Amino acid sequence: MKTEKVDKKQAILDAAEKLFCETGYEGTSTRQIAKESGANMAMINYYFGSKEGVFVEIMNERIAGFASQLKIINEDKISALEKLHKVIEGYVNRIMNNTAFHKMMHRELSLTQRPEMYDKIKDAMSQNMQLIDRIITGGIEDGSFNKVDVRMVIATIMGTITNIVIAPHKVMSCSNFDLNNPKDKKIIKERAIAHLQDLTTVYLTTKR
Amino acid sequence: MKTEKVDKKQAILDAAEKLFCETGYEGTSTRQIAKESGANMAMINYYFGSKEGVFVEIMNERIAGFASQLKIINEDKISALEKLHKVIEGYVNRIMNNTAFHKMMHRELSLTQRPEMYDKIKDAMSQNMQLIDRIITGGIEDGSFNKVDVRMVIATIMGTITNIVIAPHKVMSCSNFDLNNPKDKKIIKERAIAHLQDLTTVYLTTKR
DNA sequence: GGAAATTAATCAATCGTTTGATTAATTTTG
DNA sequence: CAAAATTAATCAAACGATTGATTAATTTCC
Repeated sequence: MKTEKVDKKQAILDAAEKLFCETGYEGTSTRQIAKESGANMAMINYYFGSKEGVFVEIMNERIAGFASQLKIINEDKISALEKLHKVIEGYVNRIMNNTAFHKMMHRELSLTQRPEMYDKIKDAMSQNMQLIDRIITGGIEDGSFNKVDVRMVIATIMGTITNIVIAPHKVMSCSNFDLNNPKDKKIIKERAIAHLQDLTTVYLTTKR
Repeated sequence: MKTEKVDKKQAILDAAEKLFCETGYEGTSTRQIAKESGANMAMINYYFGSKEGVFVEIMNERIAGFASQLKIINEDKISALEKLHKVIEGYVNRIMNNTAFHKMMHRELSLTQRPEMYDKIKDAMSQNMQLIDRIITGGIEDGSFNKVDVRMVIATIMGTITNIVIAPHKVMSCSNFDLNNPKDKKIIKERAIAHLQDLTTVYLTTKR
């Protein structure tokens, strides 16, 4: 059959990412990956060397795409508050459009058994964190922001988004609700952005 | 020998909780649990029926202790803001004093493979969430709080704490820093409480 | 034809669980 | 009280199944 010219290598990556997200790294077997991707088991080691090789490849792929998005914002000639609002919008969109992967990343961050992966995720996150840090610190220095605990504010911004992704039932009490449903996701996304922008505006710029 | 009268059953629970927190449920073998607890492997099934039985027992134990702490607060004759501040203080303390378990709980929440456990955690969290919901809603109704997206504010409070626990490096940039170190933990706890209390005060009560 | 891709079959290791036997403690019985 | 019966706790060994990985043979493609 000549009709199906699919890239087995990519099929393995896609299947593995899906399974790792759903059932975790240890909870996913190479046989499951093979079956889900339609590839032979040996193909996994043929292309990636090992199960962990697949995992590392997935993480590297994603993290690479992570880095090159938000940097431009900080160079715009706009106020610190506008920068922060843009970052929030971009951050919420990116995470909410990749909820499964974001869950997996946080799961990996809470484990101590793959230190190299932990450090890799930590470093990737640190870039975003430092960007936000510079924006808020800049705002404080030019007097447009109140003096606040910058790192805690960052934890609040990132934590809020993560919390919505991992425990969406906290936000939407209605039971028939699905973050995978595009319509539901759009609603949550807009609410999250509106909330975080409002919160930061009030907290950072209210004179007191 | 009468000196060492250790409860093997409890020893298994303790060892299992430690290992589950460190390396995850799938990442922990029954042989590890047996070795760590000093019990024979068969004891695990003898007392708990299965590996999952151990896990369920741990979660039930913890969640039971979870529920019965914060309820009293809402009955105090104090303002909504004071109630909220008390809840924040209690919540931060409880989570920061059980960081390993809290990590494990969130990890479990991000997996789809043990639905009963997911529901159990969700329900346990919902109790706390509803308490905070009532406090904030009450404050809005009596005019002392601004009209806000209540569920999003809750996500912010809980998300901030979780974020600090799972990714403490975001808060403390210094590398030689450990949440297990009581002195460091105390500092972080106080910063987290101060930040969240300040944040909620400004956001909920600033006239605008 | 030969390199790359793919396959079925197989490997040792480890998984969670079960077994049958043994010891220690408790209860029952005469 | 003491012998007998019962129960609970513990153990080493083994179970079948599954794990990630590898082999050697075959097919595909340029």
